[in-house]
Amino acid sequence: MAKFKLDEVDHQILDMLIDNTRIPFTDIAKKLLISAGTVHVRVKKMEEAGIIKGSSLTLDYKKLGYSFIAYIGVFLQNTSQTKFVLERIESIPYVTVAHITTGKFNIFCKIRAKNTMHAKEIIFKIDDIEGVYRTETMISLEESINDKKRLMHTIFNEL
Amino acid sequence: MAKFKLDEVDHQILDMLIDNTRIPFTDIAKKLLISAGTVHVRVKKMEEAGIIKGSSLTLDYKKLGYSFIAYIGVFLQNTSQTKFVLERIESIPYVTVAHITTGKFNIFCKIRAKNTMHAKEIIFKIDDIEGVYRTETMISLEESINDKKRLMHTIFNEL
DNA sequence: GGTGAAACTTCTAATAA
DNA sequence: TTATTAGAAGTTTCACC
Repeated sequence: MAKFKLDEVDHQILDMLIDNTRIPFTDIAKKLLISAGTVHVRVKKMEEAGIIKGSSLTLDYKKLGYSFIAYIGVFLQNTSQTKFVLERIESIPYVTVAHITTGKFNIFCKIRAKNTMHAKEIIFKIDDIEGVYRTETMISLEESINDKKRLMHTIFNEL
Repeated sequence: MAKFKLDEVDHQILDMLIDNTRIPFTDIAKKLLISAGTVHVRVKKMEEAGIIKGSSLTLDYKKLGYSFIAYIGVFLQNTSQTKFVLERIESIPYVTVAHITTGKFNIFCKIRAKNTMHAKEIIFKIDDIEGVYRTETMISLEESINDKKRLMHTIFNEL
């Protein structure tokens, strides 16, 4: 995948949008001493180039009753079943990410559940998929999410 | 953490905002046959209640030259060092999430890197942290992220 | 590329129901 | 709680640098 050229102004715009997507373009323009029209054009270009894939709300899942996070490593009977099993795992709504991995596991996924009981159900569902040999669960006792901004700054300082 | 009461209108609003945070409130209002003022009030309430924690851009990290994802399981010499090591791991900008976990590993994290070489550097950095006994790496060959919308719908259907 | 202004759209808070 | 309203604010386009 090719890199896309972003200049300092683009960086600054992304920097302001990344943790508040609804910040007015006029505010961005004021801070960067450019016109709102320019901000608009820049954002549009980054969207068209696919750098900005979209925007999303950050919800508090704990407040919605979902405070349980676990990672499940999946061992397959046979690697030829990878695609098949992956599709079935993806179809479970409580699975937030799934990966095909090298190393110990064939497939690796993250789940978000209400509680231990609920997690058990989800894990059993994965265990029951045809081709799954066994699974290994790691329960998250504490999650710390790194600011996207920091990675972004690091990336920009390298480009 | 307590659950927060959301009614059907709140659900619909979140549903429209979750994959496009910049959709005009007037559009939401039209679709839900309510006024834009009501949308405004509802969103504000959900923000105040902390259900909506914020909004963020979804960037294409591949296009920014970061196409390597791996999970690192960390074994500690002693669990009393957990906090100390976790803090050091979090301070690495390429670490996107870190967890304290039950099961095989003491700490578990996800990294985003440019390539294999770069990942090696990051892993060595983790290995070098005082208190880390050894690490185990799982390289992601393919990542599939589940739509937030689907989990949200599932949650709402239960409430 | 960028700007500034015009035309249009949306936001937001106060008021009323 | 919700709707209406109206002025303030933001977005988007475009002729011109």
